[in-house]
Amino acid sequence: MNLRDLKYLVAVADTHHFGQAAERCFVSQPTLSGQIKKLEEELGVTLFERTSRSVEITHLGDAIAAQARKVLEQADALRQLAQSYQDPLVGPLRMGAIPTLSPYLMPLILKPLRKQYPQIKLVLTEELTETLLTRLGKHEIDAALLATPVENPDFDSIPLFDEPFWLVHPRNHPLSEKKKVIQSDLDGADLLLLAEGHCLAEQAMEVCHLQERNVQGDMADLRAASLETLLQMVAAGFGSTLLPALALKTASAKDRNLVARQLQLPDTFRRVSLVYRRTFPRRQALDAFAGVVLESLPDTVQPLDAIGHFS
Amino acid sequence: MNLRDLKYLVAVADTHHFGQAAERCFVSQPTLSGQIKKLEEELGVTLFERTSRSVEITHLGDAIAAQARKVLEQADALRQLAQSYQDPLVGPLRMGAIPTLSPYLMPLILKPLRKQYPQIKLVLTEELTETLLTRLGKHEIDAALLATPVENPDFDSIPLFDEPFWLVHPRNHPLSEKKKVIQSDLDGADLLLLAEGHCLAEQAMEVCHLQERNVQGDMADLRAASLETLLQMVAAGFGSTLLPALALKTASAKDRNLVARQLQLPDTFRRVSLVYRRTFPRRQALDAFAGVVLESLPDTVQPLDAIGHFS
DNA sequence: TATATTGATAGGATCTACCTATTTATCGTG
DNA sequence: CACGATAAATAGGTAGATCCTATCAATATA
Repeated sequence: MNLRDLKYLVAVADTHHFGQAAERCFVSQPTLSGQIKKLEEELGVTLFERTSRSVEITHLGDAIAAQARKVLEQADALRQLAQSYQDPLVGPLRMGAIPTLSPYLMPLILKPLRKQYPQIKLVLTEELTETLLTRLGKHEIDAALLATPVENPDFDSIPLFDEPFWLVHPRNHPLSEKKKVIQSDLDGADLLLLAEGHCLAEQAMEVCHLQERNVQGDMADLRAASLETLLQMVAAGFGSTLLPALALKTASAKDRNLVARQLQLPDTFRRVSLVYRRTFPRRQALDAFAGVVLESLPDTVQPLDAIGHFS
Repeated sequence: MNLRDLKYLVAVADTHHFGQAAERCFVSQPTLSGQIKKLEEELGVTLFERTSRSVEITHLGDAIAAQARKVLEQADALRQLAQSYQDPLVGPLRMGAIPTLSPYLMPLILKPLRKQYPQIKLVLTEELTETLLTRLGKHEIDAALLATPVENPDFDSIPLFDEPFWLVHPRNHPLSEKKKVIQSDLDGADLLLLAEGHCLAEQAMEVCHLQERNVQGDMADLRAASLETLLQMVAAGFGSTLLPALALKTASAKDRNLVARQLQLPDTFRRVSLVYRRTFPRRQALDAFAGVVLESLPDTVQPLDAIGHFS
């Protein structure tokens, strides 16, 4: 049995005429006659009563033609489904982002994205880097916004921008008086960190030349679950912290007791990129997304030239 | 697109493994890979994300596989529909019968038919010969029980039995005294007839050597719509009538004022046969039906040897 | 009786699905 | 790190399916 055969069957059932049915199916009459005959043999039933002059469908043939229409309808629905997704931009794009980025980046891009690519439907999740990578590998998400380099050879990434770190401390903090902060000011400073698993925590330690052991004891208990918590701790005078640039605007506006300054030291930024499986077939959707991100960034971050990714 | 391709698609979607899917479809792995690839090209979408080591279905592929299952389900339903009707006996048999036969024959055969061929579902209609032949030609019914020979070359018939005519008159009628009725007793007798269109009316006129003009006037007004009415008219003393054998039993039991006797004259019977389109594909069902009729007849009628019809 | 219409049949060309054999890439394992 | 095992893709060739044109047989119509 064959979808084509069913089309032939329905055509004859509709027209009661092999010649016209053949014309409707863009085949010759003998071809159609032959296929109908084969179909009858395969099903083991007689679908039409033929005289040399006319065709009449049998009671059973009528029932089977009705069923054939259902099959063809479902097949058409399948084709339409495929059709509607032929544009790689169409359809859900399941995007993950780390918690230190998502709340500050997403508000910037959602509107421009919807305006430029209304057909892209973002499905957002917010998780730690490791979880995102696992889920990416399991095809549970299509791409992830991360601030760490990709190791897995199954993955590739589109670099988006470099996001500087800012130093945030209370207004009455010792560093408040200094015009410029240098590396030695940071070494072993009273830095408050995010909970383990946040890449930002590790990057902050790196910038400040901290070792894991330095944050044992009191400091360990103080590690925060979110940037918001962290800032409240800073404002309460428990110490200082590093904040990525995009998170800053919200932060300083919130609490006037905070002082924030961009660190002008080497490697005091993180590189944000869009990570995806090499095999992901809708690369254009990712390129579109990346393009919108680049166009929507404030000048507190350095967009990276993404040429070569828009082929 | 092709039902086979959809089977392949579902198999890969189920197994996530081209080799196993191929095995399940009884084809080689390259064959299946090739067909899937063709399907993807035809639909213009990517259904699977392949690495050289594994296969994962895309979001869209999942949706399309689900739709493909629907198509295959409907196709299976079609096959099952055909399967269940492969036995020509199965399914409705739309049978027409003339009014002077149907009420007397059907009660005799319905039970034996159901016992011997429970799979045959009779759909009965009762109409005049001409109407039945028209409907037979329009495929509205599958066969007709008639008492007249077939003229239409599109039709053929299975002779079933010869049904003698009986003469019925009131007990006090002149003919009541005669031991045996001869032809001259009938010529121009006070015969009551069925309404026009009933073959029995014409046959009665023939037997009794009546011409149409003889039944003008009073007699014409008295033509009855049914055998039951006719008998009541006879019982009421309006005249005599001819009754087919099968109708007799019911009739004489009903009214003791009636005298009935079989006519032993030439051509005083009608031949009942099962008429059908030559092209009707379920001949076996008709043969089965005819067989049951022959086995269920009372000995007041002469069954006809139907040998040659049970090939 | 001649002509047109309709479906079936015959014969041959083309296309397609299929197979086996091989290649490429990757994952474990000794 | 080399080796075999595994999985999918590719190449090349074959058998069968599908399609076409041409024709036939039957029948309705003029």
